[in-house]
Amino acid sequence: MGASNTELFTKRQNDIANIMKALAHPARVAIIDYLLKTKECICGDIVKVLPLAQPTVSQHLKELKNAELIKGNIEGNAICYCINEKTFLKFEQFLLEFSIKMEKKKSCC
Amino acid sequence: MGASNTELFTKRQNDIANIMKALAHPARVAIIDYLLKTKECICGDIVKVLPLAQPTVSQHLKELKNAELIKGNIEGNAICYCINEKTFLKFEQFLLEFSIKMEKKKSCC
DNA sequence: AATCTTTATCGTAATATTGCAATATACAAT
DNA sequence: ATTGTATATTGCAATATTACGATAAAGATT
Repeated sequence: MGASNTELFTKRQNDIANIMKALAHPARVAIIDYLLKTKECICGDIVKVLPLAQPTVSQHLKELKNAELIKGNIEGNAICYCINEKTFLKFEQFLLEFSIKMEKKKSCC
Repeated sequence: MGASNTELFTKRQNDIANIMKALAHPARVAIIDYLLKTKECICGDIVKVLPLAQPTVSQHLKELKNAELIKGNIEGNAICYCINEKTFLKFEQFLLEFSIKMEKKKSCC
C-alpha cells in the first residue's frame, strides 16, 4: 500500500511527527522566520517575500495553521498571521524530553 | 510543477526542514524513542518492536541515518544503530533560536 | 561448502506533497 | 452597484513518500 499508518503508533508519536511535518519544508521554515523577524504579519507581505506564487504560499500557511504553529486573525480586508507560541512550547517540551533521555542513556556507539 | 525548491531558500532553512522531515513520520519517532529507551540498539530488535515489515523499517533507518540523526555500527552479523547526539544538539540549537526570537517579539495576535 | 541469520536493495503499487493557473470569495473603496 | 485588493479554493500535473514482497549481500554457524 503506502503512506501513513497513524493508528499503529502512540498519540504522542503522531503529535510529534505532525509538528515536524509542518516544518519539514523550507518555505514553511521561511514563513516562521519571517513572522519572528517582522512586526507586521500580513499575509500579503509573506507572499511578497517568498519566491512562490500566492496560492502556494496560501497552502503552506494553511498547513502551518492546521498544525497550530501559527494563527490567523482577520484584519479588515487582510489577514494577520502570527506565531502560536503555545505549540512551539509544546514542541520544545518534546525535544527537552529527548535530551533528558539522551543524557541518562549515553549511546553505545 | 511540484516538489521541493531547495535552491530558493537559505541553507539553514533547508537544514532545518531536512531534520524535521526525518522526524516527520511516527515510525521514525518510534525508532528514536526505542533507541533512547533501551540499552541495546540492534536493528533486528527495532524491526521486532515496530508494527512494520523489515524492508520498511530498514528504509526508515536509512532516512534517519541520511539525516544524521542516528549512526550505524556493524557488530559482527548485526548492525547497532545509535542516536547521533551531535545532530540532536544542532536541532535543539535551532529551536532555541526560535524561542529567543519569540521572546523578543511578542506576537501581535 | 551449504545453511542460517541479519540487514539492504529492487521493483512496484498506493498515497501524499508541492506548485501553480484559473477561479472564487470577501471585504473595501469609489 | 462596480471595481479593486487580499486571500482561499479548485483542479491538475509533477514529484516524493510509504509500504512491502521478492531478492540480494554479507557475515555466522554447522
